[in-house]
Amino acid sequence: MFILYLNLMKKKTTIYDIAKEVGLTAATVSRALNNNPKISEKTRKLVQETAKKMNYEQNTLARALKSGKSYNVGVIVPRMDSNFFASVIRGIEEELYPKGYHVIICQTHDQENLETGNINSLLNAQVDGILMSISNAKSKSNVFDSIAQKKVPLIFFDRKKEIPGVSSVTIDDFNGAYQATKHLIEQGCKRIAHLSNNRSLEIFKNRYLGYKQAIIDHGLEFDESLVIETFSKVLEGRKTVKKLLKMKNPPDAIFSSSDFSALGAIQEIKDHGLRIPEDISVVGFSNEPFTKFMELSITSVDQSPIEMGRIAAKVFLKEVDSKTPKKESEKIVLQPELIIRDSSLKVKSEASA
Amino acid sequence: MFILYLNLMKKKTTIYDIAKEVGLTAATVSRALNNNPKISEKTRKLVQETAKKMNYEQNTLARALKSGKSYNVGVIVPRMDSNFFASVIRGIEEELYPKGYHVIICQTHDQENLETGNINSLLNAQVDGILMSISNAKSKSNVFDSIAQKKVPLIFFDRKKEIPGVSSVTIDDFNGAYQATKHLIEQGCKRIAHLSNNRSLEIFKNRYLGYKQAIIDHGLEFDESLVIETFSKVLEGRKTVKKLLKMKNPPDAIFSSSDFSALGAIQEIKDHGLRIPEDISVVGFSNEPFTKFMELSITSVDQSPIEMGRIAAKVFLKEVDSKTPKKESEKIVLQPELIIRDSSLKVKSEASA
DNA sequence: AAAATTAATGTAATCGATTACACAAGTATA
DNA sequence: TATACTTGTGTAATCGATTACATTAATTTT
Repeated sequence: MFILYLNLMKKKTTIYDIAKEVGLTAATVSRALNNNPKISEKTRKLVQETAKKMNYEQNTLARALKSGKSYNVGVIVPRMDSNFFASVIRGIEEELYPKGYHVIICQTHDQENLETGNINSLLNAQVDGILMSISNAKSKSNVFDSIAQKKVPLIFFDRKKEIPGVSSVTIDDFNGAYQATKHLIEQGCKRIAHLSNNRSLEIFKNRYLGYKQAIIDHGLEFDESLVIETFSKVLEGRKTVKKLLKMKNPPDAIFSSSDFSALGAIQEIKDHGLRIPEDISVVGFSNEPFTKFMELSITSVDQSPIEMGRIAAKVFLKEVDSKTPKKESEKIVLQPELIIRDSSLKVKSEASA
Repeated sequence: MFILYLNLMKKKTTIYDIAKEVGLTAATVSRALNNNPKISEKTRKLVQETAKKMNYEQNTLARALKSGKSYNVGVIVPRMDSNFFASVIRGIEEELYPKGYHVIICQTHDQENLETGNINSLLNAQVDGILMSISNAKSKSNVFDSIAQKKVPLIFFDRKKEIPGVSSVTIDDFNGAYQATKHLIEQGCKRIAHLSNNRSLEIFKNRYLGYKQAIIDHGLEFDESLVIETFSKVLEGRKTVKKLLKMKNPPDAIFSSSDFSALGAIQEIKDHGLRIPEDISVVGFSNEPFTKFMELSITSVDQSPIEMGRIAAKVFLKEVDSKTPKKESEKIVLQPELIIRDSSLKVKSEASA
């Protein structure tokens, strides 16, 4: 009986409990806790100290219901076990946690139905904003309409889609690819293949275009048959390179739009008894940690993911706090950095001379 | 003016709007939507169809406030850019999404203050449960007391701490380590070193104990100087192995409690011009994808992380739905599987004969 | 046909915090 | 001293959904 009583007593303290304790009303307590300037210093102190004594904690659900804000933000990524996305998320967290937001992470595994489902359930969970990297640019856009309708800020990072009024934070994929390809050309490569990917996504289209432009700008012949669309998976990279090596006139370099397929490429090349980088040079994209730790380290393009996440979060904060519904969308483009490693370095850099 | 009006009209439809539309009360609408048996078939249909027509969506915050459930579950991991934790989370999601729960993921980066902070903010966000892998077993347990006080189900996975009444899902680390060590012995290794880790965590203590027992059971000399505590990082593995190789009587095998330090070990061994597995065999732990994809693939212990996540989620569901406050805690232990690869396979298996 | 059930819906309180508006007491101004 | 501000609190509605407890109408039982 006594235990039961104690049990019931464990209910969370509310502002009403505090009000009763200090002999004021809940309204005053609420104002005191929120540092409303209309409250006298004496009352504020009394209330805040009593609140602490009584282990008061604000019921965020009630606040959310009243204010219409949940302080939850949805983040949607294709997958989170790649260092790139994990790092973007870390950047977002670093920026948002100090402001009292929580982050709900969803993975689409590149499936459109999961993407749509995630968006809907995030909206339903009353998130205050959605930061996402889309999986498929061809997906029906009515989900995006419903985000807009609810006036939930939407920010794209890395993989975006052109939607009027929606901000984005991306890297200059064209330039990253251009640099990578130029580097291969400078190493003496003449027939550079490109492992592309779903080009309905801007990132892959731009990597393709940057690659192509570098080839053309340096007077090499652009051969469309050296461009193959594949997936960002080790085994897919292997399969694709197997095909390339069967050509009568095989490539002497591979620029992959993904580190994972670059790794597969390297495995396949070695299996064919060819040397890297002497016979075939390889460059990947994303600077995943393994590229550095391989026995044969892989040249790759760094995308500064943590910074990308932080900036995306900052854009969200700006949009969510702005009272003006007529927001201008921001398009922020970061510059990538080519990290040169074993898999492509044939010529000693002039710097070492 | 008209646009402003349309804008205001965009407010979400509530059960009151539906009630007005069909000429009933909100209570009836609520019941009809929840398939309460007291509602007539005709009304139920009418209400549900009207709801659909009006694009009604339940306000989860209101439901949460009333019911005391947020349908959010917190998941705390040291980091999520390891395949192991990412996969556990995927398993949790697979089990929880269909039940209408959302998952809030927090990372501790192995810092105690972040761990405590995450727990507090999850509790404050009214999560219905916390699934976690602890970072530091020595951390003050008052945070755990506050979880218990709030009657929020807590389930440990992988890295647990002994707390009365708290369930856990782990793997048999002792056995995993025993199998790995036994395998090395069967390959002819005599001086097996162990890259250990913070042994205040049960997982690392048990891997150490399994290793030790296998050594003893097979009549080898147990040499404490071959056990070195390090961190689950590539560079830490390198550093540690550098020390081991300087010994007057260096090891002929390394059993690492982590794939990452195993990778560092391999790099360091190769840098010393030694052959793997001929001179030194290496076995890791966790079966991270890279262990399979390395040029020299790495033998490792698989922990079936997706299953671990699914089971942890199921335990949570059972606890959260149980009305009985006197819950028995469950301790579920999964069996690991040794995956033998290049880094330790000197002797051709008899099966191939 | 009166009494007792059953079925379907309505009334109103509730979850906890916020806030527009009202009001009283104190201070400043004319 | 009467009038006009301040300052600090209280009152009560609100956010949207749920649910114990009426209440009414329809059906069954005796």
